[in-house]
Amino acid sequence: MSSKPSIPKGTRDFSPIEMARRNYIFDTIKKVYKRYGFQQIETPAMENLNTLIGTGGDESDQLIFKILNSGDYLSKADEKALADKNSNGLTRSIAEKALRYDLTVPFARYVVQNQNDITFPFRRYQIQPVWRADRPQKGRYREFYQCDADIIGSNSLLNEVDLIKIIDDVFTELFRGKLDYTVSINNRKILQGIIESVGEQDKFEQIVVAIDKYDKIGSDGVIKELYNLGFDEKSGEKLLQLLGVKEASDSFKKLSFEETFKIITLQLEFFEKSIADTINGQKGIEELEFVFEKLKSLGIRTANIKFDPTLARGLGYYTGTIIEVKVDNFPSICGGGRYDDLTGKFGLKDVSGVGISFGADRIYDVLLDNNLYPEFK
RNA sequence: GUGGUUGUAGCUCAGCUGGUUAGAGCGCUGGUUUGUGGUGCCGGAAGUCGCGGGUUCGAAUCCCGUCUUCCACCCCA
Repeated sequence: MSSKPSIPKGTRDFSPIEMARRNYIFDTIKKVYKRYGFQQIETPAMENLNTLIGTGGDESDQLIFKILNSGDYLSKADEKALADKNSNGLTRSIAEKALRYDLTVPFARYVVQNQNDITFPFRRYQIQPVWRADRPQKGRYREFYQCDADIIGSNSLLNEVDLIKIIDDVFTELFRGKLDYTVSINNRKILQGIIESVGEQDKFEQIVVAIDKYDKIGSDGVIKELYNLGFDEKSGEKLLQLLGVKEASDSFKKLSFEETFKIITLQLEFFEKSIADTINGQKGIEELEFVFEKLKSLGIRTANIKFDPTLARGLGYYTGTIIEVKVDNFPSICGGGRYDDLTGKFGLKDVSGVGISFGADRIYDVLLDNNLYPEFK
């Protein structure tokens, strides 16, 4: 009896030619990371389930691949949970390890465990696969590589600037000016300010999720979701009006360097008038002003820079700047942001970090789709 | 995870409500035309119809299961 061999859903084999292309991507990212003074680390594929859960919200907990305990795991299973068909409770008693879901949480764990040997701020990069029990789609896999760069142990916004410069450098090299891409930037504190100014801060998470869909479902869709959350018409309108600032940059397809920053300045001035009375809003505006000002003086090579007040990003741990990179017809190929307290969960307080992550597999697809690979020998 | 969708020659696909030896284009190959391994013409090879069950006299076609693909939701690299 022989059966046809196969591999699990959402995983792939890589042939020699595919490996050549993948390594080309890894190598150029690595080269840029090193140039900016990042050092490489690696962490194990599996972590203790405890260190992984509860950092990215309930939804991402569900996407974690758990590893069954070895031996007679059933004999130690939580019988009550089993009888009650309580999967969550049962899981905790039969799986104590899991495959990593991203590289940031394991990194936070690493930092806490090695804090005595690390000199802060610490710039590390890490290129390894992660696993997610998502349902696969185009550009969405169950095993894929992330290429992370994080700076931890520094509040300086210059780190944000560096990361955006890295994005600019990497895609300038990979796309060679032949493909448009947009780096959207926002700050969670601005979102907080917006929400505070309409007096609905208790629903922060849900509102953020609704706002994040702006590009997809439009302002009508967002307002519908807000009403479902129990918004009255007035605050809904006001919130949309604030988000409307986004249109200022969307209405232009391609902007020159000067125009880009002119519009961003106007957008930020608008927010100064409307949400600067909230502490978070004020702070968020200041932070973004600094970042954009520095970017303007340092210059941009090929990136289209955009301030997008509707950019939210789901990952629960972001607290400040958030960044996302898109090209047409693909899901985001790079994302990141600042997190003020990722290490707190592991007992190390008051350590702030920022990071970005390139999605190598999506970049692979983008390059292939657009015929952007150089000749390989 | 929820709801859909896809899987037929090397590639892109057709095959209506089940019925005789499963088709087309491209590619491959043999012959021929021609100054040419290019063009035109004639011929040929090649398919467990994703996999496993079931219904039926009979299934690529209907039913169930399963895997896979892609899409929407969700989420994100």
